[in-house]
Amino acid sequence: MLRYNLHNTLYRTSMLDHSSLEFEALDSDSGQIEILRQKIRHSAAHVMADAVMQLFPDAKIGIGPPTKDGFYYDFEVTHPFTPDDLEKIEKRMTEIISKNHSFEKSTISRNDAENKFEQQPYKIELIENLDSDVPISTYSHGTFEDLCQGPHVETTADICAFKLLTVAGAYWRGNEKNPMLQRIYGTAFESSEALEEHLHNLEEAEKRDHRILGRSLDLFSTHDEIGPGLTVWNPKGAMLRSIVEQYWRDLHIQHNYQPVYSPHIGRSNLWETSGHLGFYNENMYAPMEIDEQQYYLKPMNCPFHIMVYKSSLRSYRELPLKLSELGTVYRYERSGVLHGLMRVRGFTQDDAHIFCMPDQIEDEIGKVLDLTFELLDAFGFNNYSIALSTRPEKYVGEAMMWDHATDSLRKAIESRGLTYTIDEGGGAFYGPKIDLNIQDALNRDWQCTTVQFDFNLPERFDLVFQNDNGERAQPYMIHRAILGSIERFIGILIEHYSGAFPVWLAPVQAMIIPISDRHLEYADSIQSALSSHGIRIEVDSRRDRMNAKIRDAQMQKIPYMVVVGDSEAESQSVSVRLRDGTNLGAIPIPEFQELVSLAVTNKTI
RNA sequence: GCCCCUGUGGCGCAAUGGUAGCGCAGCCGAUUUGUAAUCGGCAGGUUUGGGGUUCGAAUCCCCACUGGGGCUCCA
Repeated sequence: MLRYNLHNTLYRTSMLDHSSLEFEALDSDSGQIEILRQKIRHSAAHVMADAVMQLFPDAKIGIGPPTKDGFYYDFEVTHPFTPDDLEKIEKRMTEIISKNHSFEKSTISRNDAENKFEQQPYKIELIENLDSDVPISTYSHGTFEDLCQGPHVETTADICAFKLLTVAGAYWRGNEKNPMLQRIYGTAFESSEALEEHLHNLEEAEKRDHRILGRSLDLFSTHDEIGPGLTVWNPKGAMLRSIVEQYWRDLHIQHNYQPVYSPHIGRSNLWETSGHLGFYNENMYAPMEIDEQQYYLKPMNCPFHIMVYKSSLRSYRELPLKLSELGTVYRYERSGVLHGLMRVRGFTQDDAHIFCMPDQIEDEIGKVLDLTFELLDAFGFNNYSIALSTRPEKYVGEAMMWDHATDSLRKAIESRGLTYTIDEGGGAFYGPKIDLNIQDALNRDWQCTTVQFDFNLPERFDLVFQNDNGERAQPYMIHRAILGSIERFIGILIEHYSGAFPVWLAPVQAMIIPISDRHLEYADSIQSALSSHGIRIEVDSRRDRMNAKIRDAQMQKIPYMVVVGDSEAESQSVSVRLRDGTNLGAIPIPEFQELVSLAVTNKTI
């Protein structure tokens, strides 16, 4: 693995004075510091390219921009970089930085640029693609000059703290038809403290990785025998999942959705009618033949829900008809993109389809948003960003319907006082949509919720309802998923809570720890008493010391550790320790039961 | 799919061409303990699979598969 061990590598930081660096950013707002970091990182990328060219003079250089958390630069080299190479490059960069070269900008003609970069085919390609009215500029430091529009820091010494992180393949301009270059990722900051903090955060994120916690908390597992991208849920994870799903079902019924169920395969003609065989073929698995008929594993639930709709002639009185299902779908994902629970080949959508009349859409979209916030809030997500995607160039349906639908989406958002961005032309070909991103505890964005109009399927399946004039009309159809994929959502939950789930979600809410064997009977009696109240409580009856049992329960991130010994048995109480280490001392059993029940009801952490 | 890396008992790791080891977990026994690991023993691996090089392969080579980091934040 071409990856540095963050624990064992020294952070390389420049020891030079920073006199030339304007530190106004430090006492200004965070926007200022971001601008400074962009400059530092972009400059670090140049220095890295310089170092690589010194060490590997045959390298062809691609692009080297700053990114959200660092920078990268792409190179074409005959031999891919090794971790040793990264160290050498880092060392050379430190040398370059210590020379305190200043970054000099020059504006040059297209001709000069082409001459200057004649050894660099990727730069030539970039120059050729520049608009003729754009002035061409380069930045140089020392002997290295790069095609660049800047901006940069003043001198290399301003790159106060940097570190190279990983090397990876990356297609030139991201297109897999182009050659694959070697990309080196690094990061840089305005101070070594900030760099160390960033590296520390990376380590923390690694500890929260749902794939690691999934194993150590015994939540789910994957197996060669089953296949990549296919997960099995172990009992603890299945418990967590079923709690999530049960809450989802209850809430949907409260919100007037009707649960439905549908099979996992359907005949080819269903998918021909829906159009999936045409436009979604790449993500569908090969058909299986049953009695000389072709059947496909479902990549989506909508055709089945449409069949439920069509199972009788619908009256306008039935609308809006809201059909919901935790529907498991199978989609082909390229092997390289699979990732834990986040990207899999078989997953369960928290799907629903709303069939309604045109004058109901605004209200219905609003209700979807309200339900979304209620649901996500329960799981501890209350930072959102919303994007509205409008009509693309290629679309089906009538422009008027698009406008009406887009307008209803906008009004639903605005009437709730929410801010949003507009992705002009970013809608699917079949309808406009709202996407919602949640932010987790590490401020990472996850797109879960999507609400999409569909002007395609009602037409293809000839959906109708009888209106109040006895005429047949076509309903509007809305697809929506709030959690997105249950698998992925639980992956996000694991990372958000770092495995320490709130009491209502914890697979095991309390572990009874008898101090010695003679307390087992009392422990069992508490267990059955509290289980009968719906508390998920177990007894650690192993012949281990109390300390070992506490440690295990801590590691399993169980919310309550219930220690029982002579004095507790005597007073019909329990000694409660929380997983944050707090010792609540002895409390009567009914009081403990109340404590847990309250935490469950209030969904407190 | 593509590039690079990786694969050793359930899990985490060691052994770099010469007899596969350690820790955790598991099982057995002793201990009966007051808020983050009690002690001792036992068992567990044809080193992901297949092929090759070699007197000899976990180790080198080839193929396949798993897992990991990435693959338009654009000069």
